[in-house]
Amino acid sequence: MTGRKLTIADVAKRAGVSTGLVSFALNGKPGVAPETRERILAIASDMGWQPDMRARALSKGRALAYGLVIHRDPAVLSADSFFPTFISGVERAISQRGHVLVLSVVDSAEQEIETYRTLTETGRVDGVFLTDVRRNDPRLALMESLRTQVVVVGYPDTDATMPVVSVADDHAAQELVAHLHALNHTDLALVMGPEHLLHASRWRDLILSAMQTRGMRVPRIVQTDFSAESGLIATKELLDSGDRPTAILYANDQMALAGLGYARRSGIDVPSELSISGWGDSDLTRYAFPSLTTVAVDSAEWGFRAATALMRAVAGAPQAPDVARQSILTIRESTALAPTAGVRS
Amino acid sequence: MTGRKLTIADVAKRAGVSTGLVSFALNGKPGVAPETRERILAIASDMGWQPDMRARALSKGRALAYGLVIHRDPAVLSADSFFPTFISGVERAISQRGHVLVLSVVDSAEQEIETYRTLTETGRVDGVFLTDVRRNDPRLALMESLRTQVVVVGYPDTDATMPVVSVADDHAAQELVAHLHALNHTDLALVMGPEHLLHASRWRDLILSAMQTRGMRVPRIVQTDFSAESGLIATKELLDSGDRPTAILYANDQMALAGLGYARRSGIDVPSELSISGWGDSDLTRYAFPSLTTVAVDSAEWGFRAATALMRAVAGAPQAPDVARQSILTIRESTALAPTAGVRS
DNA sequence: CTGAAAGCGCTTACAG
DNA sequence: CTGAAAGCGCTTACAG
Repeated sequence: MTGRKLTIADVAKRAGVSTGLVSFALNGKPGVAPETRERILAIASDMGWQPDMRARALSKGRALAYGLVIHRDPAVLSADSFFPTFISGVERAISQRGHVLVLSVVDSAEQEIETYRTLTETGRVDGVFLTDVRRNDPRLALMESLRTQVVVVGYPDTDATMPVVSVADDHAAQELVAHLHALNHTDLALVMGPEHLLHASRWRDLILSAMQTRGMRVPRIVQTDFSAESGLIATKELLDSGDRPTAILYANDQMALAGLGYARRSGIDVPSELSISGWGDSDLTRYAFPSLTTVAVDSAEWGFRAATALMRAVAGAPQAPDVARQSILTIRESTALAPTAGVRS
Repeated sequence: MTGRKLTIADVAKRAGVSTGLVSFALNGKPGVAPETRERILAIASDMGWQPDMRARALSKGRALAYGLVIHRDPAVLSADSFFPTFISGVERAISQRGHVLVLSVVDSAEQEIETYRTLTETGRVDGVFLTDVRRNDPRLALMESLRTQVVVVGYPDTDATMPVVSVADDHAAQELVAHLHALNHTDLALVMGPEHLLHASRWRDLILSAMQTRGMRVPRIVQTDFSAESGLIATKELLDSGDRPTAILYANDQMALAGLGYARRSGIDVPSELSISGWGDSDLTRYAFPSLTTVAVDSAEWGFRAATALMRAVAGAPQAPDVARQSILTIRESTALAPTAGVRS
């Protein structure tokens, strides 16, 4: 409407003060007479002035933005429930400070590294989220050398000096195993994510140790890439074998959903002949038939905490590792009493 | 490693030229001797110089970034397959120019407006994507007054002066209806999205007109908010009524999946007693049992084209409306011959 | 073809 | 408590 964009100089002129003073008033810096500050603020808002974040970013040497790079195949991403939920939590944390999320989707590890590098070296972001941390993750060293702030989302394998925000999942793993144990399941199978992802191997280890505690037989374990397709393949392998497990624990919901589909297709009744559990935050688990027993992860809160930690780190505050709310076992229809040995075979 | 960040001045000094010339060389502007340009480029890359995008943004008066604001409940978003796929397409288009996507997730219409406004008024983005366009959408007027570039993703109801990128879905609607018609379905029900969303009512209209063409009986129509939960409720309403339809067409995959779950739970066999179809891009439709007949929308390509149009608009190029690839009917197991009237009821 | 300088809109020491 | 000025790292007319 008005023509050109309003600047701090316009506000200053109208208030009869210097631009520096306007800046001080706007940013709540000390050394501005209270009534002068009020007046400046009133004028600025009256004129509808908004800061130019490009200018602010340049003079502060800060982007006031954070980067998230997602390394996923588009098809797999379409069924992924973690990132959308995680992002909504991130958003809630950063938007209240007027900061912003820069999102990038890449489909190769090289591009991923390149994107992290570019985003930080060109000053696009002040810090990044590191998800899907791998064994000896090259990104950790990269970020260190780039001197960028990062928050590790999950469980890194090194005593990283960087802030770490994880989610408490040990309790849920115990509960899930206890649940199946109480239902007389002795022959479990685990469908885990790729071994090189730390949260994938951690998941397996949590389940294994919970089983060991109860003296349960060592389960069969199949590795996947977390996609529904690979979950299907793993399920085939397990169910088409001569002696199939009585329960399959999947490391995420989309694989569990695919597995459920295959079981039913094979004429195996869930849960009377086979129990199935998922893990994650997908809304769809509740609408499947049978509805899926799963472990509900509060990814939104995780995102909120991760973003908060990252902002603190950028501000130079020391960071103690933070842990998001305990994931909770949600028992639904897909798990039930194990079929008795006689009936099977 | 090296200490402070390299600037264009460092490159200029090393090359023995002015910073202006370095800038010209870097940006491929005319008026730099070819060999000087080569030398400057070599030195810059040799030193590992990267542009500071904050500075570039300020001096160009461009953010070199685009905004996408998603208005969704986090739980619903967890099962949404459109945005992740769409975003991957957007990314592919903008990243090759070093541009970036600013993503925002909000959960109210007021916040949505506020976010669009802030993003553009503070110079965070050069343009925005407008998805989920509504009847008399207030965002259209807002963007107009803000003088921001926008690309409308879908079908606006006004002869907007802004670029529009839609997806060709008419053919698929015809095919879907023809498919069911050929299977002797005469009693259809539509589970559509919220009426005030233009693509939701457009979807209904496409289906209706395809049915009309074939002289089919007017279907029952239930409105939802596109969530799996609302899809479930709609399904209950349809299936628990005395006289249920022989086929239900859902406006998106997540509702279809929820509907499929409910049908099976009610002991209704799909597809022998009830046919079901989805619409969208969810990978999960292929792993359900029965697998879902759906219309595959290439959201990634749609995102690519939308981003391309937006960048062109920002660059000042005139825009003809663009249309993404035809969506295609994917026939799977959930649709089959209609039960004969005698067998039913 | 090249240089010197102003400018983008903020922030932040430095004086007073 | 307030002002005048330099600076952030680029880009871009303007001269020559």
